[in-house]
Amino acid sequence: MNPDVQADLPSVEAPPNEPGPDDVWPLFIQFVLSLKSWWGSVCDDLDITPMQGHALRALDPDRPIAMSLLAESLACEPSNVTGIVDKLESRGFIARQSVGHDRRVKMLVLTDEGKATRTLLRERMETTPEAVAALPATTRKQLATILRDVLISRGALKP
Amino acid sequence: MNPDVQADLPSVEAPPNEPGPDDVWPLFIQFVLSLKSWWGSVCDDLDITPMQGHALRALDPDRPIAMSLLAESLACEPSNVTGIVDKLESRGFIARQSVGHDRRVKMLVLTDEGKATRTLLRERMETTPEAVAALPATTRKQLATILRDVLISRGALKP
DNA sequence: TATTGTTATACTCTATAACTATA
DNA sequence: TATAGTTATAGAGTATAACAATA
Repeated sequence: MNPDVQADLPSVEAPPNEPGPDDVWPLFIQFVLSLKSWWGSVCDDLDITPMQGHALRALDPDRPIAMSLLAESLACEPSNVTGIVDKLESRGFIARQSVGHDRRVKMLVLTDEGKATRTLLRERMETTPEAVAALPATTRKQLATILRDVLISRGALKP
Repeated sequence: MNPDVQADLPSVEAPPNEPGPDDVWPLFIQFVLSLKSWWGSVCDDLDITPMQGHALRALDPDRPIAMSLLAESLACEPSNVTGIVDKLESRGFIARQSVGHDRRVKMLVLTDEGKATRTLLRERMETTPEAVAALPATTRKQLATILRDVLISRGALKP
């Protein structure tokens, strides 16, 4: 990844079109772009790729989940998950397990090392953007409500 | 891109770890992931790749901008911008122009066709997420203020 | 027949490094 | 020497299609 970015949020030039006072959607888009570099640098520190990081983050430390569910969480095709899981498995972070009732399904479990790395990742992920953490609790709560409503209303999050 | 996703926001399985009531940052991360598929499908409709779409969006219809500035807007290395611009140029969407005072710099201008496609893109980009558009104007304004403050506070947006 | 995961393939995205042409 | 953009390269991310094993 780009090593020049700040550890918490990358410095991105403002786009040519300054957003208007109520132009909230373009702000979201730009926010997403700025997060791309940030996430890359967070994962870089743990020597994993961005998608490996997302997988590690999405896995449940207490409960195995199926490959197909991970594919949905990562919003990509199952064929790609195979490669991502392969690499995490070769690093010793996760393991594939079979379940008795359906031998087609492979469940993914985090190893102890995987859990430790996942904890590091989530710590950095949650503590890094000071600008968000510094928001007043009420504002953060408002923001969470809005984001959750948006995700739920489109079926991207279960109520 | 994945053709199964909805036109406005993809249906993504909730992650194994349900976010808490004030767990705003994980919500942002998930939001980013859900936008990835959405942006891909928006660009698919216009027969451009996601990064070509971002470039088209970042370009100024009224004013040429330098390659280097586009690289910053896209949060990627200048070497990659060459290829992205090449493709947009071969599609007839943009053109490289030289400026007199420094012949190393190449300025990017949108062609009429590029402007038209950019307009289509921005229309879909802005109108698509009904969940955001449906928010009360005051809430949208609050949200815009929060996002802008976060971006500005980290130098990702000029005040 | 349908589904889960894999393999094979082609393309896009990405950073690094070496290069050119300017300054 | 330094900078703007290009080329070359290697690796990561992505969707599609064909496949094996299982249901």
